[in-house]
Amino acid sequence: MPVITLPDGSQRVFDAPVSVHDIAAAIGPGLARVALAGKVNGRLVDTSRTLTEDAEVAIITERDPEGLDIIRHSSAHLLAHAVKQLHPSAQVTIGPVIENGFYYDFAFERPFTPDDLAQIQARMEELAAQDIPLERSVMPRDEAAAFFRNMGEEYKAQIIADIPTNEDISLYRQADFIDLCRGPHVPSTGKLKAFKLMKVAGAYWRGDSRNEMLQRIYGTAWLDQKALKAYLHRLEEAEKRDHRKVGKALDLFHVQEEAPGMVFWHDRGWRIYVEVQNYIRQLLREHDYQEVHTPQIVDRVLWERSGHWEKFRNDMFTTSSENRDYAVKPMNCPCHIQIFNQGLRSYRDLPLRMAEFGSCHRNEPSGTLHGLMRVRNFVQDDAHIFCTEDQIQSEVSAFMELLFHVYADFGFSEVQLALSTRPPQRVGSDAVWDKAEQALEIALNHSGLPWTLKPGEGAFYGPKIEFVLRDCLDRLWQCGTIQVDFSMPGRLDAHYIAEDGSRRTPVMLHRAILGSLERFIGILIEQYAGALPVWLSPVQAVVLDITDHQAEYAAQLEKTLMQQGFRVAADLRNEKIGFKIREHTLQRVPYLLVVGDREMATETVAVRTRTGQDLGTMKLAAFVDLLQADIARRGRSEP
RNA sequence: GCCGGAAUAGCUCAGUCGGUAGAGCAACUGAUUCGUAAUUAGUAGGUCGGAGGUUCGAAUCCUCUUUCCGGCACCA
Repeated sequence: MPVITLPDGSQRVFDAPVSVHDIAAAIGPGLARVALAGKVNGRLVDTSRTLTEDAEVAIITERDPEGLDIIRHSSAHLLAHAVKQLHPSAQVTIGPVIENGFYYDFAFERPFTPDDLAQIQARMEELAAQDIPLERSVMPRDEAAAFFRNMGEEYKAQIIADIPTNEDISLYRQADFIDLCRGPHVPSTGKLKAFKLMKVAGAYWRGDSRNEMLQRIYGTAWLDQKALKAYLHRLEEAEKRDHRKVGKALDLFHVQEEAPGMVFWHDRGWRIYVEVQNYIRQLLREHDYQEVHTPQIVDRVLWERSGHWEKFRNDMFTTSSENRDYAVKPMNCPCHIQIFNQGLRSYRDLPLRMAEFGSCHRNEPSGTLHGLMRVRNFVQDDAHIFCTEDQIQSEVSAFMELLFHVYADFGFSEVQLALSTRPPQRVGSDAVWDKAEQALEIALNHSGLPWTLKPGEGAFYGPKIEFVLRDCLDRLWQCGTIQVDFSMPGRLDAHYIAEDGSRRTPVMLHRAILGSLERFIGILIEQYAGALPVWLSPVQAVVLDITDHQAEYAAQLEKTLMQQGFRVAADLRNEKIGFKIREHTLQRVPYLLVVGDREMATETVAVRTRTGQDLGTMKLAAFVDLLQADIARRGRSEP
């Protein structure tokens, strides 16, 4: 006699075991029709699940966030079903839900082609139209392993071996297709109404590059065709923001075959770069950082002592001269320690904050290069803080405060934070790790923002916080970071004299706010779709004359503004004003100053924005005020 | 690095079955002096990423290679 408590607190009593579907039907036939799954005492189950005891039950429909995930999960099964029908020799492996969709990994003797994808999509649509019921069953693990092995599904047998022994092995069957799965799933394939296969890609079995490569088919799935179309449209729009496209259109930078992963910055792009760099440079001065500059190539022995040679030898560019081997520096820290080591340091010198915009080279694997986001030559807003263990906490907090100030100035509010803690293999005592991890955690909590824990993901030399931004296609890129390092100062003989006169090794904090300037600018370009805030715009205003008659006046305006430190240009070409406006608007110039005979006569400018807004006619001084206010606001919507 | 795809004029792209390489925009020359997102006429522009091969003949087919794109692994 199960008593079922519904989310609104009401109770229903059944005189026999009931299924989730029955409960939905008892509430209303409409609900039974749209039920995708049930939530029983907080656990998601199929609508076919029979309840024999009292329980709290919620019916999951497409209105619930879990509903869409279930649809996506079942879509992955539908994909596998279609693939197995069309290509019986393909082996199925795993098919999870991901953001916006799902994928399924197959082992197959030949690559899937775009044509295959179209066929598979068509078969999936047929199978969905047949509204095939999904049936769950439970099997003892040995029997299940043998069952899949008999079907030639070696991967499934391996997965079963990894399922904890106290868990049931559940199978889902839809017509002639049976898959191992925890579930839950939609009651029948007819619930899958809007899905599209997106792309094929290679993926290693179990995510390990030592294993064989499988073929992964990605798909997206939504509640209805409208949502699917909206998603595809969103993707198209996002592609237009791609920094590689925008960078070419706005003449910011290029890369070419002779220097893979290294950027040729053009005048317009370099203006952004310099502005960003100078902004950080000024801020670091205000926050009591030194700025230094160290050599580009350094003798291999230094990298051997720092430990980089052993671990990253293949990822470093090398050169040699006069019987000496050098490495092009992949990071600045060993050089900073060399500066720290000049002369005798006192505890009174700590914390000592040393910054450098050092150009670093890393021979990143060829497959990883990606526009400005992943390059082989980059500059970070890098700094190292030499401090005592007791100073870690306050330094990390101060750093995070500075970081959020900077991100706000650039207009970023959506930042993902993660704390990576001690890995199994590490240096330093547990007590010191405790202190460092705690310091980072306190600073994170102090920020008031959500963060995730990545246990065991820290570097061997210390824990770290990562600050991650998204690109226009929702890919994640680490920008800022702060890492505690207990190892390198000791390896490179850094010391200071403590209050009691003893020699001590300082702790080093590696930290960057923007991370690679290249990457950060790439993300900026996408964030603003090329229409950068005025303080970063390569060209902040263009003066346009309507006819040659105002050319001299226009050139004078350009000169005056330039002398006041603004980035301006004059367009005196013999073209119609509409043509010039179009060109500079497409170039995302924030302000267009149109001057004709009227403006020349009254010594004014007619101001138009890149969004097409007409700000009217004003004296140059008034425009300068407006421009200055805009620049001062940086990327913030409020001053 | 691994799996798959791509590379044609400065840019964006078309090019059928292997049969003399095309468009729009940009550039250049001229006309036009114009009031808020494209004035107009003409001219020029290419060893089809590179190397080899098949063929009477290759942008097109094959092999190798470089780079880029999408994933995967990696990211001090």
